[in-house]
Amino acid sequence: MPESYTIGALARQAGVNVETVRYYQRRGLVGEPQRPLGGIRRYNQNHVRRLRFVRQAQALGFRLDEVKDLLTLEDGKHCHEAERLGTIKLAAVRGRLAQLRRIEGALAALLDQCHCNVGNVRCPLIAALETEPVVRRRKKP
Amino acid sequence: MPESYTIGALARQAGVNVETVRYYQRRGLVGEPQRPLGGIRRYNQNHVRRLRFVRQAQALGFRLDEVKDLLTLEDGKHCHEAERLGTIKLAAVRGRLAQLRRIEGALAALLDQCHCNVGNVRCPLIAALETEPVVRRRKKP
DNA sequence: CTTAAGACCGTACTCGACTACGGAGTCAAG
DNA sequence: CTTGACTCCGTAGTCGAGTACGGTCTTAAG
Repeated sequence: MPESYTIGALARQAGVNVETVRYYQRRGLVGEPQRPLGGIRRYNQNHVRRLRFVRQAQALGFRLDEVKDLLTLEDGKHCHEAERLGTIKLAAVRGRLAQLRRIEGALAALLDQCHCNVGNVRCPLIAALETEPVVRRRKKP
Repeated sequence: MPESYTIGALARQAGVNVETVRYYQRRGLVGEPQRPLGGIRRYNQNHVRRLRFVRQAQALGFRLDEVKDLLTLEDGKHCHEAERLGTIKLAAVRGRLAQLRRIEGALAALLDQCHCNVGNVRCPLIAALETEPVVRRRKKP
């Protein structure tokens, strides 16, 4: 298990594209180690972890700038700010959870009913979603 | 309660932008009523519901082409296909739910611990996310 | 020492989902 | 019957998140 990766190896380890790594570096989501005067940069396990973190957070619906915010929680410091940020995110996560549960229920119910009874069933999924509009998450909270 | 909206009124009712309505029409997500030879189109409550549906589904992470698929469930017909589609979506929804619950737990725990103990706590949120990379949802399932 | 794989870097392109723009047409109030 | 708000429509621009390209430079294997 090498503790030193080139950018290509790093990308493979984290399951992303080299270009994506470079993109994240530009966005300040992963740090780039000093390169030895015209040489090639070397990355370590922390970089791998960081990349995975970004992808996971992102898969949950956090945008890259939010992920960046999340990352400021990493050190033990900035406790107040971290807490504030975390609280906001938690509320957002719970909101998404609630919505997802609603749709899960509706979808499950539909599949149950729909089980090939060829009647004119009013689709509960549709019904569940035809409620008041939800404020769309837009820009930083 | 007027049963006949212009596109502007429709957009206001559904909480979206007029341009967005037109965009959805182009994408075939909401139907456009016939317009009386050079006149102005009139929309009804069904259109409002449809728009809200799109926004809700979208807020849950469905892309517009998926929303379109979802909408084919609306009539009682295509029962087999609808079921297939619904099953896939349900699995996806449950996957997202599971992930979200994980992060909810981690985030809540973090906030609990972090409650301004100024020590060097290792952030559980970060830890939770530094796991194996997740296959990213890409294109239609 | 040569050579090929891969790093480096900047710029440009793509894709999904809008959002803006501009000119022509419609319509209801005054 | 004019005026101003709004519709219609096509095309273009924006934004987030990458992905591709192409030329130069490093470096390890042969």
